[in-house]
Amino acid sequence: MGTRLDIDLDRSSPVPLYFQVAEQIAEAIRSGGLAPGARLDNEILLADRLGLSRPTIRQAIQYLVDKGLLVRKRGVGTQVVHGQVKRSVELTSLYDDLRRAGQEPTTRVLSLRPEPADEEVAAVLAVPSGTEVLRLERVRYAGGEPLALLHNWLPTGLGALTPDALRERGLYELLRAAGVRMRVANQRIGARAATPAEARLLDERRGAPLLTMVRTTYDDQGRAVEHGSHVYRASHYSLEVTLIER
Amino acid sequence: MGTRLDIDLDRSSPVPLYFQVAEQIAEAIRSGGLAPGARLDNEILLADRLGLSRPTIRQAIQYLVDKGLLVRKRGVGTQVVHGQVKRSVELTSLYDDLRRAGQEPTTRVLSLRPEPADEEVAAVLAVPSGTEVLRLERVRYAGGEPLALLHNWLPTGLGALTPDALRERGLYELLRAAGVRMRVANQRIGARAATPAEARLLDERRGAPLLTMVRTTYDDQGRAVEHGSHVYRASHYSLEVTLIER
DNA sequence: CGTCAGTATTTGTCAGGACATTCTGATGTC
DNA sequence: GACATCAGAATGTCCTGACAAATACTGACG
Repeated sequence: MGTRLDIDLDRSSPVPLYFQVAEQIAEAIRSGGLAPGARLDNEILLADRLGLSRPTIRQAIQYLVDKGLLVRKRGVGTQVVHGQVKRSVELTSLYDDLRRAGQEPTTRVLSLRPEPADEEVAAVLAVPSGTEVLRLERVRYAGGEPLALLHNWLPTGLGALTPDALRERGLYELLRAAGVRMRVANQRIGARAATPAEARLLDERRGAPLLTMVRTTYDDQGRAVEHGSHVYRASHYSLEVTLIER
Repeated sequence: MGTRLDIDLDRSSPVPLYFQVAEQIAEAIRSGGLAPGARLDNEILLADRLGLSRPTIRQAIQYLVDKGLLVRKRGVGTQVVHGQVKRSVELTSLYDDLRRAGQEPTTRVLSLRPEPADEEVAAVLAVPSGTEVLRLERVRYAGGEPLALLHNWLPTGLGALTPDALRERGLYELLRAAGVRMRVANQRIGARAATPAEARLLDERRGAPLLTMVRTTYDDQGRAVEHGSHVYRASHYSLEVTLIER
């Protein structure tokens, strides 16, 4: 049964050992070296072969179980899941998604300026009503066609967001680069008909169905770092979510 | 700083100790005994006070961090998150959601019978094309108004699903009661205009925006146990998703 | 030949210890 | 007074060891 798993460990690397193991198992699954349904060697044997302890191996496997790549069963063993999990639960941005799909997204920045927060925005960002917040409005294109109308509010002082930077990269990418560590996001997804203004910007007919998403993202500390209200052309885009129950 | 956390442990219980600890911390957070931003005692002190080892305490805390209730920071400590996380990532069904919101959902079963699977359904359920699968069509009401049109396909032999049972309870609930352990679900969420037939069933105008969801759910073993294609009245319902990044 | 009990295998839980890394705050120096 | 340095505190990683519980297999018995 010993599917030859060649795992190289670098003990001098700052990357934790359990993570090195997890990454290489995940890579073997992605590349097909470990087929769906294949059984992994048992934990003790794996630990022994790699010169690691069982808790370290367990941590690596647990990480992959949480991501939905592996399934464990007491008394049986650990297997690669059958159903192909496309993408794990991630804090994903439209820009990243499009780039991964090879779509070459472009962005037009409609406006980017500080504004006093209204009641609703102040409430979700947990700042006093009337505080200046950065208001951002963009149109996202893919393959030359308009895809979404993006509306964001951010607390001030989160690093330098310039129109130039926003044309070249996604908002999440810029925030991460500025040292913001996003951890939790609440999304509400709905649908409605396009207003005339939206229809014009998105090259749709008036009343065309749009996918709407309202999202608030929190960092490490639970502080709100971004609030967005986006609309997508339903004819050109859909959202994908993978849920994993512990 | 020692917020008095009264944690009772029952070592004779089959419930794991780390889980007992996690549950009681979570309860303290829910009840307000632990306010957002409050710092937990450090792991070593906690372990000492409860007579447990540090790994056990860590496992309990890790469980709550994964659920988005706590935040850890090296060199600092463990805190209760500020942003109120409404609901963790769960395999949730429309029926459960409505009941939790106190809406008293009702269901009308339009059809429930075995049918040969077409290409697409056979592919997602991973059965040979033409195999008999259970096809289920329902209308879900809340507060007397139609809310969604639900369309499901299930492999045969998953327990007795009867129209009567489906009128009284949600599909997920019935599957769980039949011993099905669902673990991973892939959802694709989109929007489109209502067809005349859909508009009639849902009491909407033709062309009204609908929220669409196509979902495949997998069990423990990675076997597909349910495939659904649902449409919701966008004017009456929206989906909520919470994402947590590890 | 079928059923039941026992046994081996494998993951789940828990203990206790050691060192590394990171963040905060205080101390000291220029 | 501002900046750099250092010590303390907390979590992160990793180790060894042990027993419990669930599952699958095997052999004996009816």
